[in-house]
Amino acid sequence: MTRSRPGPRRALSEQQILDAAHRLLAERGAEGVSIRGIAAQLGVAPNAIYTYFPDKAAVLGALVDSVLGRVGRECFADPAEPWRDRITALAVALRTELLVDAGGVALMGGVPLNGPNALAVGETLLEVLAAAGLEPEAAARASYLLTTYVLGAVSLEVAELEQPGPPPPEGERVAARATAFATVPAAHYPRSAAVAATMATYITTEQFLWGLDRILDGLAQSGTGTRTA
Amino acid sequence: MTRSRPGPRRALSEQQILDAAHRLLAERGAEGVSIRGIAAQLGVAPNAIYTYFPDKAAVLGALVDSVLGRVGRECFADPAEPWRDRITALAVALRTELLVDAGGVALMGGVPLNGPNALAVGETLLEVLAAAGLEPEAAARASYLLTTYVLGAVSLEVAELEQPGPPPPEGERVAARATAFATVPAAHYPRSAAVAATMATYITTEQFLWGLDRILDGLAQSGTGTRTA
DNA sequence: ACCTGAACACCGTTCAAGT
DNA sequence: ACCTGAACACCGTTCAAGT
Repeated sequence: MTRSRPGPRRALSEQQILDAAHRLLAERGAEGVSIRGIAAQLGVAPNAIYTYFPDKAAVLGALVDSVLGRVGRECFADPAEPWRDRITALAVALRTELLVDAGGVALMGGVPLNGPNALAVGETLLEVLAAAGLEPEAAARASYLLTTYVLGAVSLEVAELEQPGPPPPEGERVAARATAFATVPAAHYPRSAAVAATMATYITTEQFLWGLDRILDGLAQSGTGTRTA
Repeated sequence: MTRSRPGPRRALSEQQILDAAHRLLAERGAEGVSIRGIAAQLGVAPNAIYTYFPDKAAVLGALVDSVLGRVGRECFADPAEPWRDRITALAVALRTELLVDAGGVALMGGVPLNGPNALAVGETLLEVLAAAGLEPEAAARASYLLTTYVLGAVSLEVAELEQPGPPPPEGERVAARATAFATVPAAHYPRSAAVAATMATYITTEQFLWGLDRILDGLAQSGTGTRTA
């Protein structure tokens, strides 16, 4: 990284800054994303970043939105597929992408989801729900409910991880959780302790899909959401 | 705050430290909770805190658990009430308590929910779900699903707030959200823009209860969860 | 307009003391 | 055992310059 000479022409771009931020997120976790760290990666003085973003919150907001942008949108575009399958595919894709950099969700807690990619995901959700036959108000509510579920599920999963970077394979995470719950005092929390064996499936894709199916059942039951399949 | 003389006897307690942390959380938000700030409030050198907690993460973990401990447990203890009402009351109480200090949820993202109060809440959930007639595995999954929902819902609500401290009245939050969505470009996101009017109810208690009802519908439909009422 | 060095007011944490 | 002052390696952000 050769430090560029000072000059009036742009040495950086917003995308370079976001790429550097993403690299820090992947390598050091959410707390490792710093203005000074980004500047160091780009071979630039820390305050140079403020030419492109007003403050750190703006950088984090753009970073969160760029993570959401990694979700491909082709696989949900086929209206011939049953609506439950389309929503499930979208939810799984979102969860997968948010789990890749484990710290990404932690950033979402402090930043409103206003960016173009967040809006695009919401728009896709509304399209599928409308195609499923939901009235506009029910579709809006259902979209918010599904967003809530994905965000909460990933947040809970990430809270269990200790290391930044890509999470370990599902098998290891299940084993770690099982041993953690083995220490729950059965005298005080009998049901939680008894659940320790079953609990192994909690942080898996299977549990995510189980919960999603309950929600979709509830949506299909409540409204006119059973037009397809 | 008179600075106490150095000495071998305990000048502090874990509870005092948590109280000071809670005060900082309420006044300055999640980012305002610092070891140095806590020490300053207690009239003590910053490193004195490390006699009581190994590091900042431990303080935050205990703080999160103490917030969960504020949820009273009497109102869910009556098995004569229908199980849906009991779960709804518990979920509403959790949401209310987590919304009081808006920054509290942001902390939950980085801390595993292992504390005694977190376990007590989980235990209560499992009891009610068992009373509702769910098999142990279904009860465990449903408990995790409900926890996910509450956490995700509060996280999304808090992300919209800008100020730390107690959130403004629901009416103001609805209005703020409505004006924010009025700027969504309808050309690119037609459905999101069209939803702007309906959207007013999103961050309200009503939307929270709507989503919870869908989930409870799904749970009742899937298993044997319709024993009562 | 864009970048620089320097500075300000903060952090978490460690370490060698003092009692 | 518990607290202290001092220090280390960091932060985000601002400001007066330089080109």
